[in-house]
Amino acid sequence: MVSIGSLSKMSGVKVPTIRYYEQVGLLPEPERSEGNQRRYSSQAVERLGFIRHARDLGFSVEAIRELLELSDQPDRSCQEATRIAREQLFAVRARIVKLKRLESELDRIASRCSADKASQCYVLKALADHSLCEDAH
Amino acid sequence: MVSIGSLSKMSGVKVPTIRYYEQVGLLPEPERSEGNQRRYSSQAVERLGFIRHARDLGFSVEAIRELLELSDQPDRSCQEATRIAREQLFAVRARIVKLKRLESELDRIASRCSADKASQCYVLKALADHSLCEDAH
DNA sequence: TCTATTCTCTATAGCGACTAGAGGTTCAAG
DNA sequence: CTTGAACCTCTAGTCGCTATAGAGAATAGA
Repeated sequence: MVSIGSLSKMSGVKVPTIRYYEQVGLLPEPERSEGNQRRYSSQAVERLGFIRHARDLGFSVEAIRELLELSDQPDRSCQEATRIAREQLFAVRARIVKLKRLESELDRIASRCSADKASQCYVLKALADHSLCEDAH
Repeated sequence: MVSIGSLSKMSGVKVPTIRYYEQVGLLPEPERSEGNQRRYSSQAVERLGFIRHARDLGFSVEAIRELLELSDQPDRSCQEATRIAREQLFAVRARIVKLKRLESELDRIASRCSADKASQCYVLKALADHSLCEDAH
């Protein structure tokens, strides 16, 4: 049984974040020491590892809740899990597409300014005048 | 002089958002009608266009504040503006890199699961076991 | 002119996923 | 037994809006 601080070090998740995960129901309420401090079992360590990994992959807390529920019920179909993962994949792809458009526009704007003064600055002009924009978002 | 609703339609920025921009100091306090309603000049229309465009490009409100300050002082050097734009460019690139790593990892995880039951699901296994992860984040 | 509808006003609360702080208590090492 | 680090709860703040409520103002049609 480990303290919240040890769990934090083991998992790389900050102490207040662990308490937050408990609060929103991703982690069950742990046992307590006599002095009311949290004491975690190795199961809790694993569960937090799962959460951390999923967060790293960009899953929302809501999605993680579903995934955890599934992994708590080993007999259920895993189609749900695959669906959630695929949805996340598509969301990530969509964000990449959007960011790439931003990137090229920003690159164009930032690299094209050769003025000294703000009054001639291409960056500022481009922001002020939407028609200087390459593609319509 | 136009109302907040007209300004909203012209700019594509929602009415509460316009009031929010005023509240956080991106837009100056406009004149008021006799009945205390906001009335905007064409300058304000332009300024909101600038803000909208910058937000579309992902600049933070704080960055926009700086950019607006610069464009209010035409004699100042535009290096600042270029620096802000470049920072934003680099931030966008960093996010793209990170998302691409996520994408390939998610793709790998989601496409590799051929199990029926949650207990054998590769998605859930991969989330539970960090060592199944391709690259270390 | 009256009324109905639409617009606008302020103020407040909520979102997601934490993070920071205050003020007090417990634990473990020396 | 003392000390100080780690822990506790609770509240409020972050960002960039968005939503809601209840009230007053403006405008179009009859």
